[in-house]
Amino acid sequence: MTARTPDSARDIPEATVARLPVYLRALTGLAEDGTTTCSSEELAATAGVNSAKLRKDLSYLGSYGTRGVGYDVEYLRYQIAREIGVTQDWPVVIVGIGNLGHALANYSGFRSRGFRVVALLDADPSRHDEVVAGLDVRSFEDLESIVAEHDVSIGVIATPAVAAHAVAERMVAAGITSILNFAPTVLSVPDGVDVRKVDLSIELQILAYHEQRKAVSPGSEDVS
Amino acid sequence: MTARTPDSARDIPEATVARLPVYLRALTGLAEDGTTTCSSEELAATAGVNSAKLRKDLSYLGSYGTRGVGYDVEYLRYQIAREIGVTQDWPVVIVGIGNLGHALANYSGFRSRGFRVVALLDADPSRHDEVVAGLDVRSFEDLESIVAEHDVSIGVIATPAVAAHAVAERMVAAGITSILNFAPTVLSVPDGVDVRKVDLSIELQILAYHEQRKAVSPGSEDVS
DNA sequence: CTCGTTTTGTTCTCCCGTTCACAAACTCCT
DNA sequence: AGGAGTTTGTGAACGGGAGAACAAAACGAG
Repeated sequence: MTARTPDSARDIPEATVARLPVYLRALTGLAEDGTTTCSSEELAATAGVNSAKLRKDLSYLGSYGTRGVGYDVEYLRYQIAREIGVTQDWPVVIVGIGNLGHALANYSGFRSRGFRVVALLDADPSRHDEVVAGLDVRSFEDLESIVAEHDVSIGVIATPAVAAHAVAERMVAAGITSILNFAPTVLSVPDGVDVRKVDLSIELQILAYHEQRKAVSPGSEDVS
Repeated sequence: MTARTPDSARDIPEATVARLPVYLRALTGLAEDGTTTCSSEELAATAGVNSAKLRKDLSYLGSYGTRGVGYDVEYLRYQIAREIGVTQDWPVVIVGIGNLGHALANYSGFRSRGFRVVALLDADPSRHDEVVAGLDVRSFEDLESIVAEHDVSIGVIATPAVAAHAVAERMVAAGITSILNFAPTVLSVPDGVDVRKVDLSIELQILAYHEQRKAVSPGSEDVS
């Protein structure tokens, strides 16, 4: 079943992919502190995971450590960055410049990690004279030309829920193949398009569930 | 091993807990459309999951459906809301009123789902004269008194990374037992305190990884 | 050169979650 | 009343990830 792509077919488990950015950040922190070498134990502690899990995760990328010594911080950092793809620059479009869109446009963590916001779009004409984070807010009608011009493949949806699906469809039609969706809606997209969803109120509801259980049966919390 | 809490010990799997809010939202949507009854197939399609998984998830709560008929939308909605705990009101404190804090304070999805923002705190005195979403931005020094006054158990951290850990420790000391962390930092907290992390740039990096793989070997995307 | 120490990379086992498949149960029609 | 058609709830197989444990490899001391 896995014999479609014979070489370079390192199919890294999804759970590992989700942790690689965490390791990347931990390594950046170590590098800034002047650390040049670290053991899996140290790095795992910094990243907040088990050291065995960390070593297994890294082993999917290759053998970048030295037994008896550890990992070279800068070297490993580059290898992970290359594997994720953040050594190159990813142009990003943000649609929906409300409160959340503002925050995302101004978020410095994107730029510093290889993501460049190339355009801010909003369907509301009254927002089009605004300048946010040094960029003009432009009409949603400009989506296609912007995507074509900057070769954008990643789009961020920060619109109200009702608008999200129409925005997603038009993004896909324009050639975008990865969507980060902040609207509380289920998006159905064609195969080949990836969607990740961030839902703020769902996170709070999960916390509320556990909080409620703490109140009912205190002490049965730290079992797992 | 499971015989610690004899009754009411419905230990709902974590994966199921994370989906219950999704079902809740789907049911609310159906109810607004005037639907009074739905099958697991319909609800699953609305929520974007497999129908067998939906039925198994719901079975952890009890038998709230009718064979041959389906589920009563309003009844099931109430049961899930009660299980999660969103039938009651949860007071919430937000610390760090920058761009993201603004967006969170104004987010209407919290209020409509049983969460009430009772205070906005920031360490920067120059922000203390601001009014955001109808609330005064107050000093972080007021944390303890606010938590005590409103019986707050949920805190949201929207500060820069460097401040996050100190904020978390003080929250825990003040009596908060659930934290939603937007800062890109690993928080270590005592047992009994739940932390959920939302990291915007990590989500984008995961998308970038898949995007990069699409470019290298197109077609090996829709395997899984 | 050899031996002991350290740390990685990997194997093995266990557990959680997903999915299939089917029996139980309910409704509707004749 | 009885049978056909639906839909839930659940038992069982399956796959993937987490963690423990260990062998392989590198370094340093004597």
